[in-house]
Amino acid sequence: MSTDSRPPTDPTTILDARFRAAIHAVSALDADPQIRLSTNPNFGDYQANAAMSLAKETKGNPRDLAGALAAKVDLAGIAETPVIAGPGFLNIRLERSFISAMLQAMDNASLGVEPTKETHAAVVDLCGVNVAKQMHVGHLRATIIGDTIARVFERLGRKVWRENHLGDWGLPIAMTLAALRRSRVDLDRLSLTDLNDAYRRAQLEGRSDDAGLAAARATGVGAHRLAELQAQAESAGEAIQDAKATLLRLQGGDPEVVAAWQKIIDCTMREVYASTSTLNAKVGAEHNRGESFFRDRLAPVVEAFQSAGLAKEDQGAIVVPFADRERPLLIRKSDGGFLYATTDLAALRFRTHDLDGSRVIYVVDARQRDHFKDVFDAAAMIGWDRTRDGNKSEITHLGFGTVLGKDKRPLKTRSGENFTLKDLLDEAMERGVAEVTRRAQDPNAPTHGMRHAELEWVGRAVGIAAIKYADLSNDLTKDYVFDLDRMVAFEGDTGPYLQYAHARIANILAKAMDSAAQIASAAHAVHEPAERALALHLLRYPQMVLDVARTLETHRIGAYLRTLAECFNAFYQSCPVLKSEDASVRQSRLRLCALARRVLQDGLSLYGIDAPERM
RNA sequence: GUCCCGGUAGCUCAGCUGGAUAGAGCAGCGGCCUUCUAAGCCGCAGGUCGAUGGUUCGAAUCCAUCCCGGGACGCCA
Repeated sequence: MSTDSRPPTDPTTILDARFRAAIHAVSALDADPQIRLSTNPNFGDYQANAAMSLAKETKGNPRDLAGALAAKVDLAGIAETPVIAGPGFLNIRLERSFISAMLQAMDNASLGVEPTKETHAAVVDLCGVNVAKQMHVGHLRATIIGDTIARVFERLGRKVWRENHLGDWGLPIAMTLAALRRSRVDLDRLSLTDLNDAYRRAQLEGRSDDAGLAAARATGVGAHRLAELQAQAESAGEAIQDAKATLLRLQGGDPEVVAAWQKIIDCTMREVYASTSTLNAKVGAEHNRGESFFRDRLAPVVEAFQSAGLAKEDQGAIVVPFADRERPLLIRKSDGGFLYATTDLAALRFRTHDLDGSRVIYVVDARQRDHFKDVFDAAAMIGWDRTRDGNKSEITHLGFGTVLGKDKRPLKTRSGENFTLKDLLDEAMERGVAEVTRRAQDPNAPTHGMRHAELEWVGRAVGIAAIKYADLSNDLTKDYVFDLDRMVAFEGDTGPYLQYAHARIANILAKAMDSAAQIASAAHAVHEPAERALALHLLRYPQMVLDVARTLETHRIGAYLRTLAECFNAFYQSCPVLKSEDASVRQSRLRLCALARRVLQDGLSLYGIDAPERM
């Protein structure tokens, strides 16, 4: 894959090339030199680990081989002669001039991140809200993880489609519509809470308890209870009939029903956009492509599978069987209706073919793993896993874990409801504003005397950063414990810690009073260990972005930024900038600060986290 | 029953896809603000990496078998 072109400003790239050449010269093999960061700064900056595995292949002595490589490798102007250690490690210490040169090369508009050559699009399925339902913590993940993945691809210069696959079609929506029409509420004055209640009422009404009825008969409960259950089943039947009739009118384009349908979508989406805007996630109306969009593409999906001989009838339904597993994929019900698998197949073909996506990513709850495996395999069988020009697409279900409460159970309110996303965000922002306001009381605080509106903006940014960082900086596939108290402690490994480091840098740069041009004209130089550590870490930024694009592991961004903030804070502690005695030291440190600030801000922007100048 | 995903410090989590003495953050203990923001920095303490075998120079990482927890399994999405 071409995504693995290495950043020219990363020392690893140069070391890899030089050692590869040395290996070839010594053994005539083209092998991975296994350049890694040093595990211990006392050993050096990098290490080459290839000698051991290479010696195994050639049945040679690893230390002898390491010695031969050290003698052969050309590191003039790059690093000192590598030192052999242990069973055959080669420890590498870069020359200061080389680090400065790499910094200089990286310190450009793109921060060393080179635009990708891939011209096909990346498609990210994110957010995934259902019409008439409030967003809850699960949507938090689907939204911000998807947004971050999209931002990473955009950062690499790729065409990105954010696809909000709304649940806006089918019987559940019709049931809600029917229930609302029966209760004659004014759809123009509908709040999302009303709508959500109607949705749940409709679900309850529609739940025909046939199983319960049968069980009741079998166990011989009293006549009264039996009659009650029967009545419930009958009214459920009526509600279903009403819903089915409404669905028919909706599908038939009945203007009145369609207008009502549009209104409940608008009502739902108003709050969705409010939340995505609060979250600083780029999800808007232009990204909507819901189930209704694919309604005319469902029958052709089934037909395509049938005519390709990939589908068969089973108990009246149409299924796609797989060679390697028992469970088939159901694509048409015995009553002729379609299922979400049918819609997903239509959407997948749309994404690879119509949107020309060579990378299609579904940011959806991990519990749907089996479902997506089936859909992806079925799509591959019929050849829908290809772009318009026939390129094979990489299709991934990025399944995220469940958000848990402190009791390690899925996060619920005391009454057993899902937490609404809005409440969660409101509370986080409230805590952020309270904290920022409290600190601004201190006359020595940089935020002292700041305008109220600005203080609020900073506080909200802090609260949102806390939530987003806590989510995105963990391994996505695992469940995680949502503990607001810990998140808004704003100490240690948190979003605000990163913002704080950024504000400190911004403060130095503001107090320096040097123009950007003045700073940019200074020479990069690294002398102190803290400067060196910071510089080396900055050079890793472009590779980190590539790694995230490849693995979709958003927590790499968080880990990188946390280390960056740590490096900077250590530098801040031991290396005075404005108070340094030497003018050229002041200038080079100022330049290092400016670069660190831009990388930190750029990295935070991949998470969609704002970086205030003061806090 | 079949399949999938987890198990690392008291708690919450990393561990760069096989490398050197397993790392952070909270919580605990001890230092550092007349000096660029203490939302910070420095240090101490804390571990049979679920268990047992195996693969090899080398395993938290790969393989096998168990134990524990969670999840998914045809006409909902």
